[in-house]
Amino acid sequence: MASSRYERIWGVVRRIPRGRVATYGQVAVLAGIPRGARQVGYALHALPDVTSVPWHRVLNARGCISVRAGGASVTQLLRLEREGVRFDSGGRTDLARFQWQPRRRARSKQLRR
DNA sequence: GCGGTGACGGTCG
DNA sequence: CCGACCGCCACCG
Repeated sequence: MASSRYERIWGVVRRIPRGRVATYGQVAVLAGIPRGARQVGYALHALPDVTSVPWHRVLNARGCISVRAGGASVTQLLRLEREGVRFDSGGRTDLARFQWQPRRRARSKQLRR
């Protein structure tokens, strides 16, 4: 019970830098759960209202906000725009430009790349 | 323990 | 480019 999937997922989301976004699938892979995009959505849904996890930086593979609950999506959009992430008229963002590209985890004392 | 469900994703028409 | 379908996998009743 060291760390549930939720803990790992939240841990990954917490690493997303300000002004950048990540996709559900990307977060899933980084959390060690390939094909677990849906579970990422579940994990974020389970977050409390007040949290230090920047859940708003997670978008779907198309680069748009996929939230069903009306209100929350607006909050997410506002927060991202405030961080400098721009959306087009279709509510999509340019992933090539804003997607977070994490560096491979350095294995302490081992050169990365 | 089973079946339905869903902040998703890739494929097909 | 867009909508429909199916596949995945953990949570909930």
